[in-house]
Amino acid sequence: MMFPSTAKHDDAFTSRLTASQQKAVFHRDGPLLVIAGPGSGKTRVITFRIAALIDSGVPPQNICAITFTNKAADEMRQRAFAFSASAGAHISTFHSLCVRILRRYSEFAGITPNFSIYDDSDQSKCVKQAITDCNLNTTDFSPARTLDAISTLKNKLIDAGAFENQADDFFSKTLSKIYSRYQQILKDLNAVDFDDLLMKAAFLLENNPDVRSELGHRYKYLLIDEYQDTNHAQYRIAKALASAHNNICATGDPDQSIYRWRGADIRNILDFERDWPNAVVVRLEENFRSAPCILEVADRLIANNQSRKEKRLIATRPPAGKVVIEPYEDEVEEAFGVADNIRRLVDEGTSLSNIAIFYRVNAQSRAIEEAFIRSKIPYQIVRGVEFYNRKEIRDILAYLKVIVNPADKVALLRIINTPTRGIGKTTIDKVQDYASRRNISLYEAIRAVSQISNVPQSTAAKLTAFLNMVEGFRKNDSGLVAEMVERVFTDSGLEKSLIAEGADGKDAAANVEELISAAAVYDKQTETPALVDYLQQIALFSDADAYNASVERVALMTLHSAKGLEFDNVFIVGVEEGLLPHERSADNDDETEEERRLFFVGITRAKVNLFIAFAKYRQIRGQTLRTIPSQFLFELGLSFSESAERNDNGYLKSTIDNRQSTISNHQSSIINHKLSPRFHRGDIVVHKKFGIGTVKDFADMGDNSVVTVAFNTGQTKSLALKYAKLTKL
DNA sequence: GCGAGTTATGTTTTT
DNA sequence: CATAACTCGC
Repeated sequence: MMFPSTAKHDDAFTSRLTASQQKAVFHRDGPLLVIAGPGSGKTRVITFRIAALIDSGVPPQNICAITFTNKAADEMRQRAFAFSASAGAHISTFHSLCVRILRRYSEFAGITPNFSIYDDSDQSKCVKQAITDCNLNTTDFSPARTLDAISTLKNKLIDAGAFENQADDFFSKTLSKIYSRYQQILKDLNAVDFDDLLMKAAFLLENNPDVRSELGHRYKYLLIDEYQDTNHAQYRIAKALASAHNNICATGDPDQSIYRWRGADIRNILDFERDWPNAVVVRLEENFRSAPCILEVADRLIANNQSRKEKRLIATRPPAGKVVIEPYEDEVEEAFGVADNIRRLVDEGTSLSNIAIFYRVNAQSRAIEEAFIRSKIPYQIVRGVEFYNRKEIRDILAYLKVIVNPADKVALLRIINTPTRGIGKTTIDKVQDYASRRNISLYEAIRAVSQISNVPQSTAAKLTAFLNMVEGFRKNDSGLVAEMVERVFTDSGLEKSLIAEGADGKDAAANVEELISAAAVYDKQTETPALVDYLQQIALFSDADAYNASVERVALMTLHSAKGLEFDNVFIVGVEEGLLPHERSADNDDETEEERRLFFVGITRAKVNLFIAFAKYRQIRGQTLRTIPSQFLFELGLSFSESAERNDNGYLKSTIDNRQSTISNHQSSIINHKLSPRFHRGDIVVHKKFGIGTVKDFADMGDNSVVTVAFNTGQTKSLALKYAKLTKL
């Protein structure tokens, strides 16, 4: 079979497949694992594989591909469709697939199909309630930490009942009580949290052989991208789905695992061959994305991770571009430095859409934004969920949630007096009290307000008017979301109250208009649009989904959101101790290694030029603090420390006017090639900084040789030979 | 019941 | 520092 070369697609997709890629693409039945470094075409292999399966006669609806983000799913869908009639193939994230399964087989999961999906703030309200219900206070049991603990349990598929059985100490027993209560609250509200989606789907599949077999036959081929970041629940779901046929194909890179904190279990990919006997393993080691100098620093950095199988990144692109480390005085200087570099790139003819800025924490975007506004550089902040977190948007969505799922008390409490309609705390308390005594939902209690003795007639009338309004919305639901949002906006009085607010309200109203437009797009693109489906879809939106590659703007995003993307020019800012690696991972080697992988992911997004920046001082929580350059900078094998020292001595002036001199000093950190000597195990060596040590290992890679030395100080370091300044004793 | 003003509190990454 | 939560006077 041949893929059309005449197609009008981007080069990456029309260029030839390598022998290894072909092996993966045309593999027919049975388990397949594609272990591949960054820029090696993993996602491309999955996309082509979908096309190849269809070409060989597999009906599209028998294919299920799982991606990491909705955005990635959209792209894969489009590309697969360009090469084959793939319409009907299921391509989505794990979470979306679970929503689909839970909606279809809801009765097996103990919920109704109109369930609400709760985000952190909704979850937080429920867990606070659970803590209070257990006669505990939220100072002893912090809601955030409790939720974290519950989330970890759910990701391991330990439900409240199972945890109760294994809880043996005081803390676990208390946590177990909160966990049970929390689940009961969610059940009463017909709501699930993100982790429930996975846990409930996993249990549903495992406990119902009929459902499992039905879905196994529906999805005869299962393909999973970014497998290194799957958690235990996702692993069990995959296992259950593929158990009927073993046609599971996973692609991933252990070096790019960056979601351990969210329950991702790297063992899933490491143990794939054990879990799936006879698995065919294909390794893709060639990198088609980045210039050799970028791969060199990436390779050297990741070599510092101890718990890692060595993997090569073989450059295929011709030498080009550069890697630069730039020291700055503070975050403002850093931001203007980035802006200056961008201006220079633009002068050279670079398109703004080929430039991205990555940072560790979202708060770092502010300084960059301010500099870009002042420098008139168009940018987009890739933060998809932010829009949906705006007060006015959450208000509208709460109305929609109540319309779809009246049991959703969190949403109901949000809108019952928004905009204000004279239903205050005392009234709500009375109705809630009645509801809990009768064991009915708050919504039902409002319906029965005339029965509640201590609610005055005038207040009861207000409640009834509110109820009638919501009922009116429910009766007039055509399924078209835009229509409903518009009706809710006007009829609820939200529009009126926003207009009354003045300028701020005007902005808010404009946001609602934007929501209406987005909903109209959904209505248009969806075969059978429905409010339930819309709400469940937008609940699963991620930051990365907001990235728009087609606009002429510089992209600003976190390192986590950068996963799966690539840009000609990449800036990584704030590479300092405490930020990258983040302080929260300081005393834990595993977490430090994950931070290193995160940096690795960022670096390997760059195709041509990579700019790494750090600041000497940084404002953190209002205080200006002296920083220390990240340990990772030393591991890149660039002679940046020299320029940093010079920086320390005040050699580099920190005003924008002097940026020219700053840049020329950076020349010293641009990689240049020279021959390096060879070392052997046992050689005694001297290092300028670490002193005397013994060579433990020598990876002979010519120019890129890496030598591992156990220094007498007790630390063992892997050093890039050509920069390490090692001398044999 | 409402909203302005004050006080506490919490700070990573995200499906 | 920034926002959420809370208090208190109207």
